[in-house]
Amino acid sequence: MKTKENKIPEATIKRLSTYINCLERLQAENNPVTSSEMLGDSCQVSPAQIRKDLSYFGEFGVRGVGYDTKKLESEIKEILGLNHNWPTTVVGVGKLGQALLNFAFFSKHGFRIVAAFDSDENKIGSELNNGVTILPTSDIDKTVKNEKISIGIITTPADSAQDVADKLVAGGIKGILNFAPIKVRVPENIILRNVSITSELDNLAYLLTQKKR
Amino acid sequence: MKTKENKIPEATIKRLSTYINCLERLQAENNPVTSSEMLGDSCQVSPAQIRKDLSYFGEFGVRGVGYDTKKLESEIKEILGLNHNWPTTVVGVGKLGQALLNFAFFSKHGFRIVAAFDSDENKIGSELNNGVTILPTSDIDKTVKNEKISIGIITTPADSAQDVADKLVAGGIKGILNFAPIKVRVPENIILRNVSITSELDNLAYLLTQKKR
DNA sequence: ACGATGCTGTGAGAGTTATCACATTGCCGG
DNA sequence: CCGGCAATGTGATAACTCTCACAGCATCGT
Ligand SMILES: NC(=O)c1ccc[n+]([C@@H]2O[C@H](COP(=O)([O-])OP(=O)(O)OC[C@H]3O[C@@H](n4cnc5c(N)ncnc54)[C@H](O)[C@@H]3O)[C@@H](O)[C@H]2O)c1
Ligand SMILES: NC(=O)c1ccc[n+]([C@@H]2O[C@H](COP(=O)([O-])OP(=O)(O)OC[C@H]3O[C@@H](n4cnc5c(N)ncnc54)[C@H](O)[C@@H]3O)[C@@H](O)[C@H]2O)c1
Repeated sequence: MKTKENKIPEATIKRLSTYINCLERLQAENNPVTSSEMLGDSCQVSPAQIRKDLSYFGEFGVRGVGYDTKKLESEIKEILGLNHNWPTTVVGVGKLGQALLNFAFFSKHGFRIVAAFDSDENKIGSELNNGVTILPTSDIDKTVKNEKISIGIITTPADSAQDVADKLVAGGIKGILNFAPIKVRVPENIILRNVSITSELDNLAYLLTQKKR
Repeated sequence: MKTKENKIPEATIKRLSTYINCLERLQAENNPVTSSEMLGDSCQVSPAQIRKDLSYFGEFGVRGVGYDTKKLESEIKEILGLNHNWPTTVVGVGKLGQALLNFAFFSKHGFRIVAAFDSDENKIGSELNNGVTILPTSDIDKTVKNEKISIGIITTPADSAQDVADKLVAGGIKGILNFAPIKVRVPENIILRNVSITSELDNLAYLLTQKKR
């Protein structure tokens, strides 16, 4: 099958991301080859689901044998576009912003933090541990343009989020990941994803409430 | 319609959580009443979807008029079980753990942080800004039991996550929210949700890659 | 050389979730 | 008091996603 972009379920993309983690673990445990069953067991997804997910993008296994863990990991990264070394910025270097910046994940998954912004005078000018200096928000437009930043991560309070998004868009950003609990508006051609950590907790509360009944 | 627990879509629960935010904003903007259209506009969900979501749980609006924002917010919180004041603990007071602990959300949504744990000698004994003292992980079992803690949030590195989950379960925890990038295993009767922040970023990368084509 | 084996890839079908269209119902003005 | 209006609540329908079962293919043993 060809890499038809015929409508891939969003859930599939989400799972691909988790397969990467599991494949890394399997490699670390000395499994050069795995089956959809073993992988499924490792990341709690049904074997059929894994095969179906992969089938959207091509054939990556060997019938009767399974998948080369290292190769499959690399293929999935290719599919997800994690080999682009996306220039990325974080706006709002508060508690959450710092946690994200600290997170080794970025470099490992092909994101490169090239700038950080904050409105707090006390933070502006200080340096992150990767050597990036925190800039004032008035520089967002210019910096995004000059550094050709593709991805903007918003971790400011909700009432600044729209303003920050506008500035990122003005600079020519391609995609935005918004952690503030408000749905910001951006032009059609900008990719936007809102992340709601709170709704995960709310969901847990709901499930717990249900169970009692 | 009755509150049949006839199988509510998970997506519905996720949206309910966002409706709360939007309703709060609408109230702050002096709208004692709203319509499914106005609310939908505010949280980027179709009006029909909102009405359908609510219809799973009952009738909350007035035909020809709309919804009382304050009352609807309270109803949704009731549905989600956010009025239980869930005793909650965080295990792993690193960057992410601190961000979560700092987050005002907890108290506002009916979660009460009653304990925090870490394995780092330097952190044990120090106090969070809500007065909670960080305890060693060897106390998890006992403390969860004594304080009747319902919810455990795991923000340790991946290779400790399973061990931590086991300790929480041993103490009688009801639900776990796991931020570590590994699928931990827990008994059937424990509610488990894995949160993958990284997959949100991966998803964004995927969408950006697609757009280029 | 060739059949037995085992795991992938996939079409068909089941199950789930979102959208649509409108009947229903409360409100308000005259 | 009554008819027009406006927005809800919902059955029917469409779209999407997952599951199942097995055909297809590489590998291995004899
Ligand atoms: N901390 C969490 O666990 C968590 C979880 C989910 C969502 N969130 C959301 O993430 C956002 C940040 O949370 P936090 O806990 O890091 O808050 P925080 O107060 O620690 O950090 C916010 C940062 O944004 C900066 N800021 C404020 N206005 C700005 C602007 N206009 N431009 C640039 N920077 C600005 C502040 O100076 C501060 O450094 C909030 O919207 C919060 O709702 C946080
Ligand atoms: N920081 C992020 O933005 C982010 C995003 C997504 C997921 N995560 C995941 O969240 C987890 C924590 O990330 P972080 O950035 O806060 O890391 P961190 O290193 O800052 O914090 C980890 C904390 O866990 C403690 N810890 C280690 N082993 C422990 C154990 N056995 N019991 C109790 N505590 C223990 C450490 O002492 C430390 O305080 C990781 O699994 C990471 O992959 C982090």
